[in-house]
Amino acid sequence: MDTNIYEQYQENKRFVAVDCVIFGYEEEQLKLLLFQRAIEPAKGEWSLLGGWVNKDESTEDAARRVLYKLTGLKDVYLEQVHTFSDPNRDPGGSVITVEYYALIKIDEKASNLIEDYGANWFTLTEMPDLIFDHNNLVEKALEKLRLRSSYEIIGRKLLPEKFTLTHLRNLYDQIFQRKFDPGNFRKKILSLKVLERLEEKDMSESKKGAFYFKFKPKNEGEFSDPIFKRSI
Amino acid sequence: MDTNIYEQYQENKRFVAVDCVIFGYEEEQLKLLLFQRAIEPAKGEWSLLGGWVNKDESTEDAARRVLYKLTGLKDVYLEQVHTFSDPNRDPGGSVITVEYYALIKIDEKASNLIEDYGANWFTLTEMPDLIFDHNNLVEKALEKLRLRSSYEIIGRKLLPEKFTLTHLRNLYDQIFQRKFDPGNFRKKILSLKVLERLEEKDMSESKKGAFYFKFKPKNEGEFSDPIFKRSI
DNA sequence: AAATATAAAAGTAAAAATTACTTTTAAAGC
DNA sequence: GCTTTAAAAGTAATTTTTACTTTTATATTT
Repeated sequence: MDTNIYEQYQENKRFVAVDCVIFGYEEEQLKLLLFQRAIEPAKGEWSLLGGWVNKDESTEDAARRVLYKLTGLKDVYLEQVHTFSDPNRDPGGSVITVEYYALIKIDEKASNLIEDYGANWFTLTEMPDLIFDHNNLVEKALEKLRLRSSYEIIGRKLLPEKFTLTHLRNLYDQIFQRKFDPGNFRKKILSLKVLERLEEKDMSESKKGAFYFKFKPKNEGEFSDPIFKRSI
Repeated sequence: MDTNIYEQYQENKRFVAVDCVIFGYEEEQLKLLLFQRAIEPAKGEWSLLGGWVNKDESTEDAARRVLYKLTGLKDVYLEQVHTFSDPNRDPGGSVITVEYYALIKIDEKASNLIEDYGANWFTLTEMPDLIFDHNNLVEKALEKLRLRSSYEIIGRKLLPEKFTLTHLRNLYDQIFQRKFDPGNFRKKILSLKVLERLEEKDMSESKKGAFYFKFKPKNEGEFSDPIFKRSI
């Protein structure tokens, strides 16, 4: 049945898992979705969403499968972060894990399923301590997210259809954990010409109101220059 | 003997390999070391240096082990690039591979062993077609090398102890496959203050001669700002 | 209805970095 | 001493960044 001509190396086969750092944006806050681990060891403690990589399945497919099962979401934006393989990283046994981060819009119908699994959204500053090396994985995912955010406007995957420049700036404030200057941020973002201004205004945050923007369709204004020169 | 509490998931275990893109710099050329594959399938064809990740071994240790075996080099600079896991990427069977790139100084004693293994150094433009997805792996490694080279002066790992600014610029020309302006390159590099000028000159390339430089010891002038704003 | 308050949006000017060049320099070799 | 070479230094225009100030549109208060 199995046409694998490497079967002679059988005894070297390894456990391979995926772990997902799931970022979402809600109430002006960048959050990540954490789960209470379902199996021993460390059952019940907070961890990233993880799962085994099945036979004849790519790691990305595995990540999508677990994500779908736990959140019901398809077509999630995924980026591979790093592979961790220290034989002692998991006290339960030697497991190689391939890390991804996912960006999802929290307003989507994700929430129902999520709660069934004892999962919860946490801000970066309020998240609990995680099992194994998962704190490191979060740190690494954040680095990668920051890198990507400095080369393209990441909001497309995290913000709702229409948003104000203040929303977008606030997202960047969260990602980089610093305050961007409102005027300069606006100037920089608009100069990239990837946003389109709508006629509608958001009147909830100021008396003047702030215009809503939306992303132009992809490619129609793509760019690859760094957004913030010194941001990394 | 085995304390692995995941043994019940046994049937999911996977073949895991490492592949190394080995960069070296010789005769003003950025080169990479390719091997003629020793096992079926595709035996004898050109490929990256690869090997199985053994039981209870990290992927980085595996990469170092294979590198040492084939080149005799220890303390090689390694950076993880990406993990490839398409079940069909290797016609011999479903193998997950974790990719690293290595930077080595070709002048080191590496060469003797290398030849025994039917290996050869190739420039980027003259390299043969590689097996499986290895051409993609090379492309990915180059991207990562470029990214890193734009955040730190990469030459420390590739150039000899002492080198001229022309040598360094030439290395960057190779890495980015473009011509940097000599004057501007010099200005930029020197402004970073990571190099120390020696009194000795290299008289082989010009009548005036070019001062040799060496890297200052690490940390004493470290930086993390991009070297070239538009280089990525 | 006018005054006030607010954040959005626009504007400004200095500083820093980049870019595309030109000029000067040190030494080799005729 | 003259010529040649690439190294090294210099220059000036342009672009980008940074740290601000001013103006604007609208809801709320007086």
